Amino acid sequence: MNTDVKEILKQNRLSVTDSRVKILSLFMKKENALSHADIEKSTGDLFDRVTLYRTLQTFVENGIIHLIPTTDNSVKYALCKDECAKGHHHDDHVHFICDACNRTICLDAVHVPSVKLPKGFRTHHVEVIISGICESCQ
Amino acid sequence: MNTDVKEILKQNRLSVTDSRVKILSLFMKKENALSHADIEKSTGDLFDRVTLYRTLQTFVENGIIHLIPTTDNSVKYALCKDECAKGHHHDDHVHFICDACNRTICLDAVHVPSVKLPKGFRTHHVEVIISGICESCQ
DNA sequence: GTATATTTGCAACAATGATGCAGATTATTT
DNA sequence: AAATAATCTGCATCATTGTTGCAAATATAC
Repeated sequence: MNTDVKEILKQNRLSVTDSRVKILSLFMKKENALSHADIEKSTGDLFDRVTLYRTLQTFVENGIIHLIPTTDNSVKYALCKDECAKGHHHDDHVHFICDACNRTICLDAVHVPSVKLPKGFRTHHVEVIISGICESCQ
Repeated sequence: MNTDVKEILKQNRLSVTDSRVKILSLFMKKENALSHADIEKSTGDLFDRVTLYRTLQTFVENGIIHLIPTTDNSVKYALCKDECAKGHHHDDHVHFICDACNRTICLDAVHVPSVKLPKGFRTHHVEVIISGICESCQ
């Protein structure tokens, strides 16, 4: 399990350090998206706040995790599927935020629909965020 | 023009104050979404930072403006169309963020597509954010 | 194992957001 | 139109969140 994590880091030419292994493992374990605060809670004082910021930044830059926009001045991070890991990013799935448990879930099976824009607009990326009640909170 | 603004405030049973009129006018003038920082820049020292926070909060609560999620730890606010103003919220249109000029635009004409979720998920709200190049930046 | 490159932690700082409360402004009542 | 009641604003203060420079620690390359 930790070997997987280390492999991912190496594939991205990143030094294998305690903090990176720990943080990436966290994402592997939980299959829902995590906010900065979520991770900070889980890791406690294991490493500095700054390290977490920089680690997340590094992971995003390398396409290991991707950002999910929110309306509450926070950002959620989620693991990218294998296809992204190669550096090219296509997390074209829908994100679901549960109003009850507040989890953010990647619905990998649900692809984003294509949307026709008015003349003159060129689409680069489509992000779909659905809020509602998730399966476990019904 | 200012009368429109005052009418909206009255319709929502809000006191008509200088700051509210000014801020709401700003939204009427620009037809794209504004961040807290954008507004602060426009208004200068006209009123306190705190007043701006509280005003935006009040507007959101009353359905005068709505939130647009972003990936940069900020939130954008945009005017709601007439239908929302009554208190019931249905800003079911697509939001577009231009990678070039960085404007956030409400594409009122483009309705969000319906998305089928896996069993057990109940949809409450669908938010679609498309990034790319806007008409003026081609 | 040593040298080089990278990463971490600390300190300090900047920016952002929240709250209590007194004074000012707006709405309401007569 | 004046007095009262209700609401809003600004200030001070604080909490949280994010950033940067630099020396020490750790990881990689040789």
